[in-house]
Amino acid sequence: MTNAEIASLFDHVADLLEYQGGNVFRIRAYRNAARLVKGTVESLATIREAAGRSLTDLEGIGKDLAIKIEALLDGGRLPLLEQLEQEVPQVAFELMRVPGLGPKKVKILVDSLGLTSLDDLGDACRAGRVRDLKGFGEKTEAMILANLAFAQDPAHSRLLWQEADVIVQQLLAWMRDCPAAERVEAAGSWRRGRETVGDIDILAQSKKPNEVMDHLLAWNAAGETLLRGETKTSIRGPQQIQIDLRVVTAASFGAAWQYFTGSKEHNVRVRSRAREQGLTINEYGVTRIDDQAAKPLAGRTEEEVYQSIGLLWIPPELREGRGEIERAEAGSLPQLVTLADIRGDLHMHTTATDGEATLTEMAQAAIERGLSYIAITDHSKRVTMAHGLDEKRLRRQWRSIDRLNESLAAEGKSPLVVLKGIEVDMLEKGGLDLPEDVLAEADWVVASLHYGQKQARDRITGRILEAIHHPAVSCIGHPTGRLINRRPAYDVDMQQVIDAAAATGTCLEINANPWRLDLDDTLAAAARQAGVQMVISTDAHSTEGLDVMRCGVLQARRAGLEPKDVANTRTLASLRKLLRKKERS
DNA sequence: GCCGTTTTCGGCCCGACTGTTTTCAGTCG
Repeated sequence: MTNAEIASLFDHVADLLEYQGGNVFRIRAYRNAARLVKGTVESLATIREAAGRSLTDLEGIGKDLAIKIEALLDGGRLPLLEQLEQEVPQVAFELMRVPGLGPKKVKILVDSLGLTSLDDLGDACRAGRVRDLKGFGEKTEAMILANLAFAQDPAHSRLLWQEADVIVQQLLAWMRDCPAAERVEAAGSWRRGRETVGDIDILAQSKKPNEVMDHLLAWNAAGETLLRGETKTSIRGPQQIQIDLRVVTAASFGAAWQYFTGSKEHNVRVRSRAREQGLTINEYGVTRIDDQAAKPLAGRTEEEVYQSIGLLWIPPELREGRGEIERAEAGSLPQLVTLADIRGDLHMHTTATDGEATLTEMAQAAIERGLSYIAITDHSKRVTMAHGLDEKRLRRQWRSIDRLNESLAAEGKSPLVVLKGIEVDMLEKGGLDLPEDVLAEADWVVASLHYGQKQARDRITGRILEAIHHPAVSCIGHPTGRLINRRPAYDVDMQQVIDAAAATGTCLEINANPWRLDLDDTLAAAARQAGVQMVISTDAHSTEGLDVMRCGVLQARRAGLEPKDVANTRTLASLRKLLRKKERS
């Protein structure tokens, strides 16, 4: 049983316990364990069997959960889960997807009305049978009816970070125009750079909260108002995404930004730590537990808030409750890679295969973006849909690149060098799509897997390992193949891939395409730990495609990567040195 | 269910908003 499967079972246990109104801390323990296990690349079976190690070494796994994990690894069964599934009807989970309905209300609905589907719930509301239940009323009944359609519409899944970013930028521009707003910033998962964003959180500093909240309602993209209070307003925005606005004063801005940025798990840990030190933190500031009437000790800036509990300021991308607090305490937070550190882009396509721009246009676009080098990596012939390159066409493209480099150098004004590359396919039956002597002539070879994605774990893993050991392969492209919200990863043993990449000096890609972001943050963090050099690449199919580099950088930052972990922060000379080392290995 | 440089028992982050309530529970983030 894989880590992902175990995590999913623990999450399900938490769901079921939640419905039953179980102990909230027990539920949290299962959720924590699920998160932890999902974020662990090394398989739990390996950890369990390794000499001198134990599952309880993992923070959040105690004696009881260790025993449950062992039972799952041995027999694949979890008696607690089977028992809970007997006790909780399936419909309860559908009902809990309705905004405003939590476990308590759902339990009352199911127990007293005998519902079996979301449609049943709609019927009951329309028949006026819901308003008389204890704790319900006419307004709740109307709310359920209004939200029912929302729960049944699959269209509002989380937006990709880049889609959300478009909305965030428009919203910030609008809100910053409000005369009553002294400062406006975005928070939440957008600020943490998550792959997907479920709602947009905006924080404003003002002495006139009502004027700021009215300004939000006047936005031309504002939809329905979901909630309106003294300091907080929620609306629906473009694409049905929920937008939460909170207004605070300057004295609280840092504390509120910290709180509103999350993650929830990070905040729980920050506030627990404060409590151990006799302090309490809320969105208004830091106060002593024994004297909460006194003026807050901190709150104007985030730095102040972290400092008040003995921590360095933590970059938002790291605020996921994955050890960042311990690192902030020890002063060992990474100096995260930034977009400005990136010198080159080593994966892109042209009109020779499925790109929209020519070689020259891509080079020009790279110059405009301040890059020092790029690699042209069109598809190889196996990718027939993209009219992939055979040996002859590839060599012809390389001659064009030679001429382009000559003219770029002759112009004298551009520091850009174009590398002769290829994205060569790892064939279904093993081996690469071009002969070794051709690949040996390339400056940069990305090996990618596009076909046979459904193959068994050992075959896929074997194909990738073979490519990693090939002397000409510089980098593995989009190593897991997942597409966010669309397609799962191949079944591949990533620990083996990472170990082999580290041993051979082969790079692993963080593909910056917003649908891919592959490696993801946990895999990239594991690769970093193993000493693998990563490459952040756009996989651009157009000139504008080069601009997704920032998405890849965000993912790298979430993984805790520093410039030294990312090969394309190097100068070209240094990158070439790295490649020669691989060939010798 | 986890955890411990005050603790092996008794804690476990904290507050806004809403609706159904005469003082608070549920939901959400």
